[in-house]
Amino acid sequence: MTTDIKLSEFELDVMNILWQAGKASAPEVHEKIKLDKDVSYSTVKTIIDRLEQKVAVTRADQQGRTIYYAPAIEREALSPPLLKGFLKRMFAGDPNKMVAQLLANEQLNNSEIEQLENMLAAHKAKNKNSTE
Amino acid sequence: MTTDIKLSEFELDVMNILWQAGKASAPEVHEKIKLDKDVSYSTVKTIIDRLEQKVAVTRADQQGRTIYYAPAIEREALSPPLLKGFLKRMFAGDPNKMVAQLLANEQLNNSEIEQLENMLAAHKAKNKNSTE
DNA sequence: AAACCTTCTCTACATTTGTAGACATAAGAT
DNA sequence: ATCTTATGTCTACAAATGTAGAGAAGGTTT
Repeated sequence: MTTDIKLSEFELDVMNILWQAGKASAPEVHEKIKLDKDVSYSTVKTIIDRLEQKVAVTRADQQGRTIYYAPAIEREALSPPLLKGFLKRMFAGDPNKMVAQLLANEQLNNSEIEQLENMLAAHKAKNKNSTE
Repeated sequence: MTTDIKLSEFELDVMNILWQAGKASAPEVHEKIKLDKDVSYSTVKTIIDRLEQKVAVTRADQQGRTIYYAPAIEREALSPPLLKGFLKRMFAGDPNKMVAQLLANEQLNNSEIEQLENMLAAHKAKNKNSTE
């Protein structure tokens, strides 16, 4: 279920917009990217083209000659290997270190924390039922 | 307290070895890297040289003509911005999504989970005392 | 002292990534 | 029908990254 496609940071930025929007034209993507950094339309279009080559996006639709692109891979297919690599590289593979830093850096409000607590509880329950 | 140095994946792999070992010579690093992937000594040495240029490592010691390198930046100085970026790119900035995947992919035993629960509890206590 | 081995230094090169301009051309406006 | 504008296509290039060989030279062994 996981892919071994490798995307660059910029490519991921674009994927995020598509994951978020469902689909979007190059000019639309450009506009959203510009909110974060000042790059030309060409630049964004090039990235989209590369994503197309990597089969990470597809042409979903066309209106006039405007092409609408949609993600061809899901975030969930991409993130596990990346998360694993990141964890290994930045936190010596220790998930707790990572969560610690997450807590220290992102301020979560109590309801978010409680949500996490619920996840943990659920997980603990699951552990009990499996012979590990 | 955070740096804006940018390290590549390979560079991070080397940093990890140094963070772990405290200090190490290029041949030593090479040996450890080889456990994971088959690269030549030259390659590893080049990466170390680049890390030196980026002032991410320093020459800590020398025995004969063998140089011992030590990290010049701490993991903790490097990870916050990277974690933030990664979180944004892979999980739309939502820490809970990230933890969810962490739980789904890394199998944590109950004591690790309890450790996390403690962290959360501590954090909730802290939230109470701050006017957000 | 000579030969050998290990580690360093320097140089090189292919690939990936970020970046963008020039130009073509299909739609839309007058 | 013509002009204008928005998009797309193609080409290019600098910087970063992964990779490694050739050769120098300091230590070590005999």
